[in-house]
Amino acid sequence: MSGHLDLIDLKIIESLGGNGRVRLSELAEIVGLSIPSVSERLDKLQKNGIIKGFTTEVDERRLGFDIQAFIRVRVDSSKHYKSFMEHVMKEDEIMECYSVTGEGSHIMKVMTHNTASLEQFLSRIQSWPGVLGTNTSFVLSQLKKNNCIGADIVKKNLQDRQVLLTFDEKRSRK
Amino acid sequence: MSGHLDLIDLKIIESLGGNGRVRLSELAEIVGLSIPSVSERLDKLQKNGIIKGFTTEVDERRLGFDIQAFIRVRVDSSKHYKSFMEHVMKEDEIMECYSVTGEGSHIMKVMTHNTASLEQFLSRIQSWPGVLGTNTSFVLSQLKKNNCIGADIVKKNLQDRQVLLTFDEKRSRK
DNA sequence: GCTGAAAATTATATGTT
DNA sequence: AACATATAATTTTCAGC
Repeated sequence: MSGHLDLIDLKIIESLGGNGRVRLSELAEIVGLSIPSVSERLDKLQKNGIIKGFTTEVDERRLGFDIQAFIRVRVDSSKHYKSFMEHVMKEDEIMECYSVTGEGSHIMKVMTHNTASLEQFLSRIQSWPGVLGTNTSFVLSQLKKNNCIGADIVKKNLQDRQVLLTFDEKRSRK
Repeated sequence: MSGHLDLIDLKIIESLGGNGRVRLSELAEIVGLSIPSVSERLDKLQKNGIIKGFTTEVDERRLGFDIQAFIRVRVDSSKHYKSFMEHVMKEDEIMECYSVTGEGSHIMKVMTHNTASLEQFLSRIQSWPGVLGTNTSFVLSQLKKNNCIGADIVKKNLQDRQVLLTFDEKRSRK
């Protein structure tokens, strides 16, 4: 069986993006449905993986992590992919890591305490097998951070394509 | 008046990072305090800005945004900073934007529908006053994404420095 | 700053259209 | 799919330590 997303689902997603802890009662108010209906839709959105989870935005600087940086890494990934991945997972200071095209094979967002701890981190990375080089850009300030794509742009995209987003549900026996 | 963060606060933050919708009752269980105590601590963490908010992780690809890219932009920011900022805010496809050191003055994370919409986006950016050039890296896959710094590493940092993180509270009259 | 217990609110389960 | 109702769970409030 398959379902499709409608504007109400997009509104639910958008509201939850703005405040992941909104109450069902408030969501119901926003989208104009009853609480059980909203609850059911939310369950489906989670079960189908469109909503992956809920999280909390923390001011990391207030926790003593003054330095944020984007680090491009060139990895000889054909041979050392697995060990690179393991190292990335183990390093708590690597908040995000992506495989990318362009200069360097990976880009990671790192948070660390000060320049000394960054220096230690960089020398650690450079000792990993397959790491050919790094290129660090310090984050000076954050101009924008959206948690979630807005309902409007999703809706616009859908209209442009004149399609409905569909998702798979667990198939139930006939 | 000022307060300081203790290990219980860090555990609360970490739990909320893993699941932004955990119940107070569950949090109370985790940290070993009563529900009202946890509720009070959570309020303070929010009021003091250490917790900036709650949000939802969405699988954007499922919403029709197949392409993710990091785009470095060189901006003549001394003259055109304000107008650049305004353009960045208006573009829904720019999910994040940072002022950085290194090649290019800014790095942004962009989500868009397909290569055609990316091409349109890039030509739009390049028409903004002060934009001297762009450099696009496609995201092939996400290896890691942490929502929140772990309590362990925060604690370790604190121990290394032998300090307590302090925060300001609203001053109450003597 | 923490707790227990009452009060208010919110979420879940069930049956109906 | 959505709803109303009933029931269960959770959160908030507040007095007391």
